[in-house]
Amino acid sequence: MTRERCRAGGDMKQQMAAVPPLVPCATASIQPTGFFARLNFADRRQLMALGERVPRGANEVLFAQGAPAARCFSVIEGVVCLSRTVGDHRRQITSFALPGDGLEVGAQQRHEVSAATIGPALVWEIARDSFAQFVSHRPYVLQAVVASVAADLTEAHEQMFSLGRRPAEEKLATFLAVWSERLARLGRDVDPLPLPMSRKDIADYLGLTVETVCRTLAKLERRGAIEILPGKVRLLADPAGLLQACG
Amino acid sequence: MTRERCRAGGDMKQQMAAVPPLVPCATASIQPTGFFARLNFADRRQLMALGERVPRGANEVLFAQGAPAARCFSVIEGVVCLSRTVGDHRRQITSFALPGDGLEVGAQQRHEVSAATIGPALVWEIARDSFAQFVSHRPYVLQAVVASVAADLTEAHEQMFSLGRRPAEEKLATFLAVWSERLARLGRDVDPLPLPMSRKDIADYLGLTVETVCRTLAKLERRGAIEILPGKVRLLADPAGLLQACG
DNA sequence: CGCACTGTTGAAAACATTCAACAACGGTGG
DNA sequence: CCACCGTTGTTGAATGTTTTCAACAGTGCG
Repeated sequence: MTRERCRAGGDMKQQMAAVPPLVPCATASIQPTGFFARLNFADRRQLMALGERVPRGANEVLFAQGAPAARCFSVIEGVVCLSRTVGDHRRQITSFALPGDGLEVGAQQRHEVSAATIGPALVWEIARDSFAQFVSHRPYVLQAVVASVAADLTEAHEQMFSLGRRPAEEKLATFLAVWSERLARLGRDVDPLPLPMSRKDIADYLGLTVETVCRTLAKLERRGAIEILPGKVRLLADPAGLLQACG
Repeated sequence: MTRERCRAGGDMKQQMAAVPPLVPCATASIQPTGFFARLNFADRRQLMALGERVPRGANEVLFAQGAPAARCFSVIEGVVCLSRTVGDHRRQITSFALPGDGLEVGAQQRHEVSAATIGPALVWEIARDSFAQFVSHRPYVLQAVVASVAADLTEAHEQMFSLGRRPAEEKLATFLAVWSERLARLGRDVDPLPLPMSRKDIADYLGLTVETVCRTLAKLERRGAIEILPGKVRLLADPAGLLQACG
């Protein structure tokens, strides 16, 4: 619970490599997805000014499940992991948020998930009151909120399919393919593909155990579909072929 | 795909019993959840008048995954099943919509899920253009849309946890407990608890096979936690006890 | 009455987890 | 600087759960 320790330092370096330059907000328009990408330039600038950019260390908790949703967030740099925990030992990661993604922009009373950084990150934060006031003057921004939350919902539905209807091998393959596509859309180098999250994180995202994740990755490697590197993976088949390679 | 056949007639009778009187819209305020419950009386009346009430038979498709989202919907009576299908044989049901629940009120371009009735239903439908126009005059209604989609997202997150982190027995127990609570909130008689959906539907909702659903229900019955009736289930332990009964 | 379907149960097989051990790695403290 | 230590990652073997394949009962319908 209070375990906010850093992962091994080596990982941090890997993550810094995986998340190289701090991209200024103005270039955020590269990404077609994410809450901020849905705002026009002027609104984005003004809204950005109302909040603050907070540098965060590795494994820092941004907010906890059940806590009052007093602020909302957007990732500027790094990766934020959203998860839902029950009984302290079962965790389901609902998504990995990347730069441009808004966190809890549609939240009502309380946070329904927890958020924690994976490696160092830069996060934009704003008081919910300020956010609400900004939006109240610009009704059309609410459209962006709707679109953003609707996109989150679609992503959740896709993940529900993976969780319920895919065998481990296919879960991993889809995960790698989707992750690669998301990073590529942000203009990142995906060859090799950085995997800043731990095996446990991947397991908790896919509804598997750490061991199964390891074994399945090894199996994909033996099959020649991927190459496992420390903190990274090289996809040897294109995303489509990767999925095909396992049924 | 074109299989839109009715389920066995006996089930239909059961469903009519499970979904007894056509509740007029004015009484929809009983439910604290759902899109329509978030509107005030006047707005609800006016909006309702802009769409139409369409009676639907059993297993009718309201809209299909991938189709343009030309209309949005709300369930007035009956149960609508939202699902996501891949390759024609793997289906993941994302949710069972009950009276008051809005369908695709936050949709953008295309439907990301399919919707089909379970048993006879009464559905309110409106062209997306009309809906958008109505909302554009009443910015605060967009808040209701945000709240509604955010609630769907929370529900999806809960379901993701069930799919990824619960064994079959617990999946069934949670499902029964939640379903019972939802029906109770609508003022329905939940003793015995109507189960209008087929075993296959339950399986596709929980990420299991039909056989596992049967076996697990039988196991819960042997344990004295439930009593299985045709088309219904009697919960012998309260929801809390039911969950506790399986770990 | 037969047919098609849903629901149920059994047995075998496949899959993922659990338990266990160990390697690799970086950080810390001597 | 190096050895120790905790963590993460990896692999093996046994276990347990779920699926698959199969058979059969019940039901409504033509």
